Amino acid sequence: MNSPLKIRGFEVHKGLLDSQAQAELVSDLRDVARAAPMRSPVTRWGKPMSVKMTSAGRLGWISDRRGYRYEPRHPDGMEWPPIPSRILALWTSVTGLERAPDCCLINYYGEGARMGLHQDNDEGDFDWPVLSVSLGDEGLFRMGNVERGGSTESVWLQSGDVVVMGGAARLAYHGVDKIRFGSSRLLPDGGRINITLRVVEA
DNA sequence: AAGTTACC
DNA sequence: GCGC
Repeated sequence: MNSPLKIRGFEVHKGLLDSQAQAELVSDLRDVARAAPMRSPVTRWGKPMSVKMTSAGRLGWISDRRGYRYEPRHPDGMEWPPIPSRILALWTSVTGLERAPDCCLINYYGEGARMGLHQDNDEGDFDWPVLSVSLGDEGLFRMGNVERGGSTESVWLQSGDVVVMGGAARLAYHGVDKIRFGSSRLLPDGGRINITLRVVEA
């Protein structure tokens, strides 16, 4: 009866975005990726992650041999593109917050890509919720606890689903175990996109 | 380890 | 196939 998915502050809004809204977001994200190319960052141990990522907003999340952090520039040196207005509007409508997110992290999962269980803890203030949008292929999302270990629970996220992690769920471990490559027709070449919106600075 | 692999 |  202590299921992680029941953690206060964890919300899954199934099917929040219709197919037109999804297609519009994909178009916006293509513009971002054209200005700030997707990369597979390496971890502190030099291993590239299977996910490709880029960011929009004042700050982008990066990883390299120095660790994880937010930076105002893409590794290639350009500033991150602004967060597309439709994405900001989604943040506002779902969270109801006046404060805008600083970072829109865009993760692309190709065939076989995964994301290990982790906490979002590189931000300066954990009181703000994290909002996550799934686009394209279905992904098996796993939710753990605020401490490592313990029970976990999984849910298949589909294109158009929106997840909010706030309150007790804000620092809970979470990850993506696998995607069903080719399960959606939203992206012509397959794969899953996840958008993560975060307030980074206190 | 925001990692990978192995094993049930 | 999936949880760990």
